[in-house]
Amino acid sequence: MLSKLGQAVTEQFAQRLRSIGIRPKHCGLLAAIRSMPMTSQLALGQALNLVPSAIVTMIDDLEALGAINRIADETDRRRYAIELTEKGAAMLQQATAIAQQVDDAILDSLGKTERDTLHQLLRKLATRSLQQG
Amino acid sequence: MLSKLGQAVTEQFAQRLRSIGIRPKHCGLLAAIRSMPMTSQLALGQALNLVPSAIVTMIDDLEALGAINRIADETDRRRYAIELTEKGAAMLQQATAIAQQVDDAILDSLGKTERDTLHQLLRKLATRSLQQG
DNA sequence: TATTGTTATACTCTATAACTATA
DNA sequence: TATAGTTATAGAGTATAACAATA
Repeated sequence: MLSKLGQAVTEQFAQRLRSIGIRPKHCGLLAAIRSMPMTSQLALGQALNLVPSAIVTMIDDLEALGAINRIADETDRRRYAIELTEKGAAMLQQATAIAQQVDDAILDSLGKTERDTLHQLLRKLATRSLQQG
Repeated sequence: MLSKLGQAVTEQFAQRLRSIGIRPKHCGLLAAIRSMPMTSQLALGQALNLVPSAIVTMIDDLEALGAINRIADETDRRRYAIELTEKGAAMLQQATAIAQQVDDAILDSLGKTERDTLHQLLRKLATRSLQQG
C-alpha cells in the first residue's frame, strides 16, 4: 500500500510539474543548486548521488529552460559553476507550491490531528528505511 | 516522504524477490492467475490493466520458470488458458512470505498500535487517491 | 596521470502498431 | 470483419564507458 500510494503521489506530482516543463528529479537538483550556489556540476551530482552523465543531461534541461546558467570558472577552465537564474528560482518556488498542493490533495480526507500522526509515523519509518537505500 | 518510502519498499521487495527469479509485477499476475483459474491471457491482461504485449512477455517469463502452463483451448484454437502449476503456487506463496518479511522489516520501529494506526490512515488515503489512478 | 565535463553506447521497461492464425 | 496471441519496433529513462580538454 505504501508502494502504491508512493507511486500515486509521484505521478500526481510529475503530472502537475509538466505545466512548468520539469520533472520531479529536476526539483531536487534545483533545490541543491539553490542551497549550494556556484557549485561545479560533478559536485552537485555527488551531493545527489547521480552519475556524471545524468547530471549533465539534467543541467542541459534546466539551461534550455533558462533556469540556470553555466558560469565558466576563471581559475580552472574545465569547470562550470552552476548559477540559479531568477527564472530558476521562480520555478523552484512554483514546484514547491505544487508539492504543497499535491500534499493537500492527498491528505484531503485526513483531519489535522490525523495528518500529524501520519507524518510522525512516516518519519519514524523513514529514519530507519531510507538509510540503507 | 510517501513517495520515497514507497520507492524504498518497492526496491526492497524487488531485491528479495530476485531470489525466486521474479519481479514485483509478476506477483500481481500470479495472484490473478490463482484467483481466476484457466483464464485467457488477454482477459488476465484486462483484469490487471495491462496491454497485450506486456502480458505475453510476463506469461513467457512465468512459463520459462515453470510457474504456469499454457493450455490450448479446445473450442477456440486461438486461445490459451493459463494454469498455475504447483511450482507457481509455491512461488506465489514464497512471494507472499517475502512481502510479509519486507512489511515487518519496514514496520520494525513501530509498535502494534502504531502499525494499526498507520494502516488505517494509509487506507483512508488510498481509497481516495488510488481511485483516479 | 588525474579530473571535469561531454558524448556515445547499451540496456531496461514499456507502449504502439504490425502481423498470424483463427473465428 | 473481428479477436487471441505474438512479434517488431520505437520511446523514455538510466547506467557504463570512451573521449576531449585541462590540470
